[in-house]
This record gives sequence, C-alpha cells and structure tokens, in this order.
Amino acid sequence: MTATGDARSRLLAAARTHFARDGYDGATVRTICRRARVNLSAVPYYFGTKQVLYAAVLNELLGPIAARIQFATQAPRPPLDRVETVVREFFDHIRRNPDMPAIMVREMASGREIAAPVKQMMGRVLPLLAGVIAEGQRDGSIRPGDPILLALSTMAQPVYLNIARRAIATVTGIDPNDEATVARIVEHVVTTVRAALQAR
Amino acid sequence: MTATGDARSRLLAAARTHFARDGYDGATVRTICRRARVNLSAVPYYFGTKQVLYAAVLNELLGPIAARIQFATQAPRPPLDRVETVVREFFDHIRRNPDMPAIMVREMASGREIAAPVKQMMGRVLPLLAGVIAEGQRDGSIRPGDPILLALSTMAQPVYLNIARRAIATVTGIDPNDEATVARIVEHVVTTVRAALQAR
DNA sequence: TTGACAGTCATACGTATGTATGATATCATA
DNA sequence: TATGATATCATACATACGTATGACTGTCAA
Repeated sequence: MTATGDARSRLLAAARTHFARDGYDGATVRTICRRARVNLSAVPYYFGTKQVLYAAVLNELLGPIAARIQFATQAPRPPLDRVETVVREFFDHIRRNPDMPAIMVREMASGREIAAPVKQMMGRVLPLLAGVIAEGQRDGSIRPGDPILLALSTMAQPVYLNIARRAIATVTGIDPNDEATVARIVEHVVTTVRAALQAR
Repeated sequence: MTATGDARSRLLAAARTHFARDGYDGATVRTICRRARVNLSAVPYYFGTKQVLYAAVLNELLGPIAARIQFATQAPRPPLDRVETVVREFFDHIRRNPDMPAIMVREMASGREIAAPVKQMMGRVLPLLAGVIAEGQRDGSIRPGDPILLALSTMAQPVYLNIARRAIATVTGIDPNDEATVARIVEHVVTTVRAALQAR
C-alpha cells in the first residue's frame, strides 16, 4: 500500500471511530486528523468536505452488509434458520465494524434527513428479512403478524444489545468486550429472536 | 403560571426537542433560545451552562419513568403480565415524551461518559425487570436465560421501534405518527415480547 | 536535469459557538 | 411613590470550527 493510500485510510478509520464516539457534530475535523496523524488539509484534499468524509464512512460501514444479508436470505433452508443466519451475519458484521451500531442508531435518531447509505441499507435489508418471515408464515413455521414489524423487532436485537454494552458493564460489572461474553450475547439474541418468531 | 416559569419551561421544551433532533453538539444555545422565544442570556440565567440545561432535560425525560416501572413490577400479577405492563408503561411514557428514545439512544451510543440520569435510570429499571423475569423463570412461566439480557431484549423493543418510525415510514409508506399505527406497533411489541419470554 | 504532478504542510479567513457583562424592564412590597 | 429583587435584553468576548490558500517535498517520465 502506498503512503498516499495509508493517509487516506488512516483518515477514514479515525473518522469512523470519532463519528461513532461523538456523533457528526461532536467529531471535529481537527481531532480526526490528529488521531489519523495527518495534516488538517488532508480532509479537503481527499474528500473535499467533512460531509463527504462522513458519507464515505457510512458507505464503508453499511455498504457491504446488504449483499451479505441478501445472500443469507436466499439460502435453501427453513425460514427460521435463515433469519438466524441473518442475525449472525449482523453480529459478525458488527464484530468487524464495532462502530456501526452507534453510527446507525444516531442516524436513525436524528431528526435530519436520514443519510442515503442508511436509507438504502434499511430499504434493502428490511424487505428481505420481511420476505423470509412472510415465507415462514405461509409454511406455518413463523407466527402471524406484520412481517415488516417482525423484521424490525429482529434487527432491534443485535443493534440494541451492542449499543447497550456499556450499560451491561455498568449494571452487571461484566466486561462486555470479553470474547466469551460477546459469544453469550450472540447466542442469547439468536434464541430470543427464534422464540419471538416461532409459531406455537 | 408566571411569565418567569413560562420562559424557563419554554426553554426546557425547546431544548428537549432540539437535543433530540440534533444531539447535544448539533443543538445550539442560540437556536434553542430562538425556538423558545427567549433571549440568549436565558440559558446562563436559568441554568448556568448548556451542560446543565441538558442535564435538566435528561432528568425531566428519564426521572419519572423508574418509579412507574417499579410500581408496575410490584403488582400482584403473573410475571409475564407484569413485563407486559412495563412495556406498555414504556410506550406510554414515550407517547407523552416523544423525544425520549432519541436522546436515550444517543446517550447510550455515545462514547463519552454516560450521563448520570441515564445511568441511574438503567441501573434501576434493568434490575427491576430482570427480577420479574427471574421470578417468572422460577415459577416456570418464563423460559431460561440470563435475566439481565432478557430484560435488555425487552427494553430494546419499545426504544428501537420508536427510533425506527421514520424508517418504517420510508420503507412502507405508512404514516408512523398516525394514532392507529402507533397502537398497532404497541400491540406488536407486546406480543413479540411475550413470545420471546414465554416458556414452552 | 528538468518539469509536472500528487501529496503534505503551516497558516489564514470568516463564521458560529458558549458564555459574560452591564443596562433596562417589571413588579411586589414598604 | 420608592426600593429592591427578579427577569429580560442587546451586545461583547474569546475560542473553536470548517474550509481555503499557497508553499514545500518527493517521485518519476521525458
């Protein structure tokens, strides 16, 4: 990798972390550049504006996921198993992109126009998941109910449980970054989602 | 109510809405004051600093809920019914304080020190809910699993589904502020939480 | 060796920010 | 009416922000 690519990608990585920690307005171009060990002018140079840098972070964070979810929803397996795979894919994506839930949730909470990459991701993933759920309802393996709302309830689990990691730590004293704890949380969410959807 | 109280509470209300829309750093003292039809100096005068104003908003938004949840968890009814009541209380609180989920979620997503009112609320509500769930596990009405994680999964539903209202609108075209839609969402969440917890 | 170009740098510019200051207004009480 | 406290106001101040500018440095083809 060239020195150029290095600066650009260090900038992207620092921006991702800082935007997740402090939000778009809380993160400053100066701090991002300092953390990336890059000159202040690197932002205008590589991206033009802070907004464009932020959009690049969003794309990097949310772009790859839709394709993986689509693949998971099309596997030749029972609908409930496919939903489980989607949940695991979500967790896997989050494990590799720990900044994703914070940024996604901030974007959803924001009263401003939702950023295009988030809208796009939700617009693709939600109908896919709802489709699998509707299929499960037709074959009787998933209980009745609005598939879109059931899909949202499903997505809520990995996102919220990851956001809540610090709260878990505060309340229980458990280290939420411990690998065994993460694994336990994944299994908990998978079980919970299955229980929530399963027909009785 | 005196004109004084009016200015102060208009300020609080405007701050609540603006903090929810744009976050702590995105909301400016000037905009808040303009929306509250109050002079810029009203913030130093009534609160001292922006931080203190924000803390006042958090207290107003999160303070009342813990007591109501505590009451709901102590009712002489089956554990699952008490969990359902807690969920309904949550929704009711959110209906009367629509800015609550956005601010709460932002605070949880923030990498900064979690604000005291949020920590306090989580520290009270989570063990209460986990206690009811543990009780249900003992009498066999609730399935096994870590009660704290089950409590988190439960709280995730009302919070996330409210955050996701704009996403629902975008994907489905449904008006998420329509009263009938809100009622449908409440019933969906109640059913989902019951299904997720129920022993089989 | 030269010239062009991509990358990096220090620094400047205009604006928006949170907060401070001191003047003015309102009103209950003496 | 006079007085003191509370509330509101316009404005000032220092700082932090995003972005622009122009100079410098290395690399590599001609």
